[in-house]
Amino acid sequence: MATPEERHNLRRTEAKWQDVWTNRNVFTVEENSSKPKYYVLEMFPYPSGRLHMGHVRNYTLGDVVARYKKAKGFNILHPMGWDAFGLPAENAALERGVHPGKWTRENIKVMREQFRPLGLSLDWSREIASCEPEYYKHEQKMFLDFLKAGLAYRKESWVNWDPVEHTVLANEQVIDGKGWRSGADVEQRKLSQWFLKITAFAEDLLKAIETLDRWPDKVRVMQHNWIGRSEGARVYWPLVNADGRDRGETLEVFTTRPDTLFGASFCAISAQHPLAAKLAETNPALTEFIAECGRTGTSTAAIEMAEKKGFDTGLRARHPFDPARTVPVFAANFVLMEYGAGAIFGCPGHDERDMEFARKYGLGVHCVVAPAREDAAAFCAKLEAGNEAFTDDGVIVNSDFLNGLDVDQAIRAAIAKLESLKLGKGTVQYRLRDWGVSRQRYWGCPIPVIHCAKCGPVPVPDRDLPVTLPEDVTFDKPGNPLERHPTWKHVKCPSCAGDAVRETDTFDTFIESSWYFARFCSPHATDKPFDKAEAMKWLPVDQYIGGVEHAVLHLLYSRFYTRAMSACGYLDMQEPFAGMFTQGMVCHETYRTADGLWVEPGAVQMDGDKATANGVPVTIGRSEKMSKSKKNTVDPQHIIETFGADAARLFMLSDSPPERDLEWTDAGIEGAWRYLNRLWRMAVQASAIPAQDVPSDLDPKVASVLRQIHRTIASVGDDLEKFRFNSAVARIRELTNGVGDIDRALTGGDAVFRFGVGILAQLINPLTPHIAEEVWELLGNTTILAQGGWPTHNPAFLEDDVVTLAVQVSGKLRDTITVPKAADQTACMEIAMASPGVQRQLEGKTVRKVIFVPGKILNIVAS
RNA sequence: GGCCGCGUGGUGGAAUUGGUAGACACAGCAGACUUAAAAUCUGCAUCUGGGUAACUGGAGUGCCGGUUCGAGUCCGGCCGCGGCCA
Repeated sequence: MATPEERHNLRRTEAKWQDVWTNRNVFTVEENSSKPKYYVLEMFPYPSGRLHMGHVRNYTLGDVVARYKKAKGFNILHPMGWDAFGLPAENAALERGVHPGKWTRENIKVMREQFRPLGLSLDWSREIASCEPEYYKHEQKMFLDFLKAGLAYRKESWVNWDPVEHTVLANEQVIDGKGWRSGADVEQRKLSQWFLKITAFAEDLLKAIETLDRWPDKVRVMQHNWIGRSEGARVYWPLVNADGRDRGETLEVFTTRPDTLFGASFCAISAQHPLAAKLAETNPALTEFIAECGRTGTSTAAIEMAEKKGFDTGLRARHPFDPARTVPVFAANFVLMEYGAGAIFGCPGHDERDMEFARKYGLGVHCVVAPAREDAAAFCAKLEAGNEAFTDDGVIVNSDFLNGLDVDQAIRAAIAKLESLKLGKGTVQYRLRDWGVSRQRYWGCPIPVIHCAKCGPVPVPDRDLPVTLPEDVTFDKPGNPLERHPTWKHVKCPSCAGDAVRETDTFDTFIESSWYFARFCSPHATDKPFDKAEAMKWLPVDQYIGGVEHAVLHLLYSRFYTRAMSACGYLDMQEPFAGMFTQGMVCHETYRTADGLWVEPGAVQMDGDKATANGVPVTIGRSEKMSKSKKNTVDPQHIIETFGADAARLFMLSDSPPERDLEWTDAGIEGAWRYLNRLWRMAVQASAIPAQDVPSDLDPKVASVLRQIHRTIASVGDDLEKFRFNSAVARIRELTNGVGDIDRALTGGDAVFRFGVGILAQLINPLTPHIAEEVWELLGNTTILAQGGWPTHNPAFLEDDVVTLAVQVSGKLRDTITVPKAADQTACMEIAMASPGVQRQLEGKTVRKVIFVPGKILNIVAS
């Protein structure tokens, strides 16, 4: 088999154009340009060491946008950088003894080289790496500003602690109560941590989602759910001791259903509630129960999965509307300390979880809401005897002053009464919690604070910034090397000059990615994170592109950070990303041996439908996201060396819509490569035709191709605007077929063929830029496509003067007829009635009705 | 359980507001060129009935029903898959 290299030297062509682009600086921002700006950004990569297909897809999608907008006359900002802090670097240090900084910087170097053959239109003069002090020093300064502005604070909170790795884990990293890597039972620990006050913007972050009309609905819904606004009430329940004496304190609970207060049969507090801790001091059984709860994760999912368990504290709570009535107070594993007040009241009749709990612990079920159309007494008898809670809307019953109201009215009435009794108040509650940013890790941005026994936490003075990471650290033991470094943390207090210690926690790496898009606007600023005027000029990012896995965290943090930076004067805006696009994953079939070992695609041999690897039979599994663990990865570098970047790009763009998962196939990339060769052969033919204007006198067949050219210019532009890249490719291939089929002996054939090939080069330029330049040059052009220029279509050519009309008889297609565009119903009927297919169907029938949609359809209804 | 999205040939997918379902490809089959292969070019391709054939009928976009002259598209009810929240 001929290798691709022997046929058409794509590699040499691609390298040639990459050099041209670089030498002419075509991708650097035009300063003082009168063109409108357009900021294209893809989520910056973590320097893991190798580019994978997911990267190639992500950056190709962004590149199409950038090149298309450039062609349309915009001044483009399309930068690249490295999200360079993070745990994998520390793991490498642990496993291989290499310093995280060295490992990271070497990876950046390798990956930067891997980027080059992709031919992306990136402005490398703006490259940043978030692990360098030139970057993170600004982050430290901003944090101190947030601190001053009250947007950052320190507090004790419960966290997931991995006792083997000696670090805090995020809820997502706790699986079935165990650390995701160590497998150790995760403990709930109370630690002092730094928080960013994202909840201060909860309402605004929620409301502004509506303005993000160029974001996927899916992402907007996810953010909406994550913020989780609910209206309800705080209710204060006076507490009574087991002996019946008032304790002189109240228990605050949060509820979204104050209308069901008369149905209360218990209160439940979180195992982490201060009251639980206090009672446990004299109650060993309760202490044990709290410890048991601490062994489950704090994530909502973990709690929902776990069995509902409670412990009767012996205390009772006095009903706010009926002081004669008291209910037991339980400590329970399903109540979240972080949500609401860390305590709830239970209404088993109208909440499924409360019902489950009540049945388990023998608590009463009181029906207080009944469906409007049913007999309340009968309904309630059934409800109170059964195990099913009634959670729909209805009419309030058995509830004193609330009786007869609907749920919404009753909620308002109950809140009014609570407020008049001073036993509660209406409130809005969010699911969103403040962002805990402390991590017990080395490879992150140091938190610029010094802890002094006398003065407390003291910000590092500006003159001492940045606080840089020490290089001489050891990874021979688990835990945070900063903490056990002999000298680094020991400093004098900036306030009293006494002995003090540095904060040894570093920032969550999501902080670096929360403002990098602004840094790209003036990446070399030394005395400030970025120039405000430049940032205001370029931001918001016009088109942001990345994986849907960041739909909540990164995108929400960035929206918050933009607001926080604005609050501190760095910016004057709210939303960082005007347009957002979430791309699908790159997938590939998986292969395993009978022993369950994964086999890489390269080792698999196909014989008919039987697959083997080194003689061992393997089963073909379903297509899954490319991952190292399943060995179903395809190395982009190898693909690009074999077929070239253009073929790889074209395949990725044509095979699936960009938001959907892409199935990588070898056959697909070969098909793309064959197409590029065909286009190139057509260009060689076209280049032999002398340059000329398209004459007005054309053979009708040639004229029809000319119309197709104009239609395609219009539709490809439209498709590219709307991220329908697969459709754009289909239109371009159709046009290639059309132009390729021109009979050049016909009048005007040569001229339209040559013209068509030139248009194809321009249209395909954003998708496969190297071959586009090559074709353009072959045609004798001295300009380069990367510098701009998009063909314009002539609307006069968009439509033919004849149209194909579908002829239906009683709604079924029987024939198609070609008629002049302006033909009226009578004329069309005349032609249609002459059609044998139509006549056959109308035989013995009477025409009852005729539906005529000009240019589209003629429907003859007959019976 | 709630909300949202999706379900189209052997495969990826088209069909923008209800108006010729399957564009454009991939894989496949047949043929041309070639000593041969590769490459390239041409043709065939949803299923199914009748016909040597040109052709001609029927069914068909997860399932059942509805609205309409006309439904992949709209409405109601199911089934399945995915996501988010519980």
